[in-house]
Amino acid sequence: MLWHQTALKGICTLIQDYVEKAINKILGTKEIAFNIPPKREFGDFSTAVCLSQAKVQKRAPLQIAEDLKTELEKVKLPYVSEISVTPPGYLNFKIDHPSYVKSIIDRVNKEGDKFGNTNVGRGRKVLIEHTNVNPNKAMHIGHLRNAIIGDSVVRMMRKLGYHVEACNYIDDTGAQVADVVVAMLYMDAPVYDGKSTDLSAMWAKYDGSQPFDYWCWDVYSRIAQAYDSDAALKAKRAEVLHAVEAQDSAVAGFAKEVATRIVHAHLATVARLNVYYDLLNWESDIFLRGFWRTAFEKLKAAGAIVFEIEGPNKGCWVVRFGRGVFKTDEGLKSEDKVLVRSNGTVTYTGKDIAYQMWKFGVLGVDFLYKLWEVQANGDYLWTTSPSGEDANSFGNADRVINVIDVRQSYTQHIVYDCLKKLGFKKEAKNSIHLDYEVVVLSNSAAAELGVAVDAEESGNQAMSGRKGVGVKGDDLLNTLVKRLSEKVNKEENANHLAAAAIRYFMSRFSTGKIIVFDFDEALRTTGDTGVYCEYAHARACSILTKAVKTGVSSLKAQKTGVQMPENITIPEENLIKKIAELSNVLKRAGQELSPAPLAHYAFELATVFTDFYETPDPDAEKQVPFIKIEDPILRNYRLALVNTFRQTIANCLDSIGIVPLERI
RNA sequence: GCACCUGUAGCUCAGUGGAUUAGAGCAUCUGACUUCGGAUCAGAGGGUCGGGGGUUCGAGUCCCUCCAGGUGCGCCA
Repeated sequence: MLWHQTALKGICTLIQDYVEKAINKILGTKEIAFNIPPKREFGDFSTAVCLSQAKVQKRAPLQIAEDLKTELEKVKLPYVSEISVTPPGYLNFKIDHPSYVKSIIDRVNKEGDKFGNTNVGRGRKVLIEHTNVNPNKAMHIGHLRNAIIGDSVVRMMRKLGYHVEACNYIDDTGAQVADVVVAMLYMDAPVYDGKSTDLSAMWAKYDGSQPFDYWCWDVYSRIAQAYDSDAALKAKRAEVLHAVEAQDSAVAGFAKEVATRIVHAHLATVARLNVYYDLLNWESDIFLRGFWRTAFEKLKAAGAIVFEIEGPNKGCWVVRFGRGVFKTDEGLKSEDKVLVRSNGTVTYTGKDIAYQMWKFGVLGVDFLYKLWEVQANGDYLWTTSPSGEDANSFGNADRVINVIDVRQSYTQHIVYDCLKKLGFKKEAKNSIHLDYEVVVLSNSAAAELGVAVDAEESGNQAMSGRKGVGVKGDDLLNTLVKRLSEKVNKEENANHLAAAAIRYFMSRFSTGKIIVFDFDEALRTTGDTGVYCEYAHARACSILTKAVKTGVSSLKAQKTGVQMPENITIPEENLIKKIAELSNVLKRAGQELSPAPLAHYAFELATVFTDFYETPDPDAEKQVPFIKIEDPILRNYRLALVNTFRQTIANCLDSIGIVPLERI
């Protein structure tokens, strides 16, 4: 998962870069870790490099530290005002605060919405595929987690300088879509005659009283249950699946139309969360363009797959994997992976190998493309299409990140391993499965949805499309919008705020943690939430606006020619140090491929700002509001800090897809 | 059986080998608005970092082992 080799550094990046270089020169060490001393008197940051050097040099760490201090004092280190040594051998640095603070303010103002960005990814293309929801029902909150993680990674990688292509894979020829088609054609009267090309009577079953994806949600769970008691209906399933794969009948056209309508619904749902894509990749186009045939020939030529003439996989093309064939109590079992079934059809994994090759541009076959729509953010969304045209701009990635839940780890591993077997070692290495844990329902959430909960069982319930158990994404958004709309100045802001709350909620958790969804926790608007972060941003905007309106400041004064006061207070210092962290947090989030560090940072930044706002002068008996400060230098400096904070948290929120609101 | 993930306060979670005293939020309790936005802030109580070994100057963090929970290991997708 970790694939930047950038060194992690501590708080005061700018300065530490210089200090690190200076120490490297003196000691000849490679990487130096900085940290924050427990006591403010020790300094602003420190390093324990002398402790680890003690062994190498076979000298007392305290002595090394003293010598290093003497050497460093000969070098002019920018912003460093004092170096000290504390037992057992820490080297502490104090910063010249006024000049440091000014440099950060100037830098944020100069870089604006680019502040925090780096170009570590320059010249490299990353294809990130996420969402990938079966187009046969409404999205639930588990799907939302995928889209939110995926879109956040897209955003942060762009800020790290990568050329990013965001793809959403549409499995329109799979069993799930087929199930809904079977239901619409055969479950309720009128029943399809199996031949007619006019299917309008089937479409008429959907009465439009609720959104189409909601309607399909119920239809899908009904057919899943109906299969158990109706063998005739279940027989239709194989028939429809076959027709859909063949792509040449009225039924196939019907399925494509169902999938298309659902895709529109899904895109509308995620757009509410500020999630957008560059390309929709349709599974039907993978079949139509013959991706598998091409990959199959390459696999055979490379000797990566074998045709079994005996054993449990007799008649199949398989890739040798794991322990191969082995004996168990139940007889012969195989860990080899079947790519072509004995009936000649290709498995999902087989098709996925071909698709993964396309992503790297090593398949030798391409899709046809056309414009799908212009998205709400103004960006073009393209789609693969049988009626499209050639394009050279898609795929051909240096790295591929597939956002898929952790349960698919085994299959993903096989796909990447097959790439290696084909000789695509570099591509295999650059294939990343961004695996995340699932979202389950707490017992109380399940009970609220009317699911029968066994109190004796474990404290949560898995969501299930087949059973119709789950919280729909749009329902969660709607509930939140309703709760928030009483206190916002316009309806649009309630939507943004709800999206912020949900994106923050989903981003707080490490990707490896199961989210046990609980309504109270997800709908909370106080404390550690996206609403708190939005509130801090809106408050900062409000202060700046008011300062301009009351004539005590101008937009220009808040940004340029800021003069420093003689002393920097502790809340001011804490704020500026936190602001300076953004680019490191972005790098770390990029390394971990997770929005979690950025979400936590946004909250910390908002907290530090609130502290600065509440108590800018800790020693004073009474706090004076910034806009009422008499001293023009101090007033303008404080307002400049507010503006610097506003820009920084806006950039941070943007990196996890939260729209910063100027007013709530 | 094999592989992977998780285990930190009553609950939900942070924690990048680094410092006396392991941090937030929620919940509970006590306080604070005539001011720039109270969706806020100040304070209190609450911990065998699952157990045990090891490496290290230093371990919640790395290694081993055990325990508990979860997920994979289809000619499903």
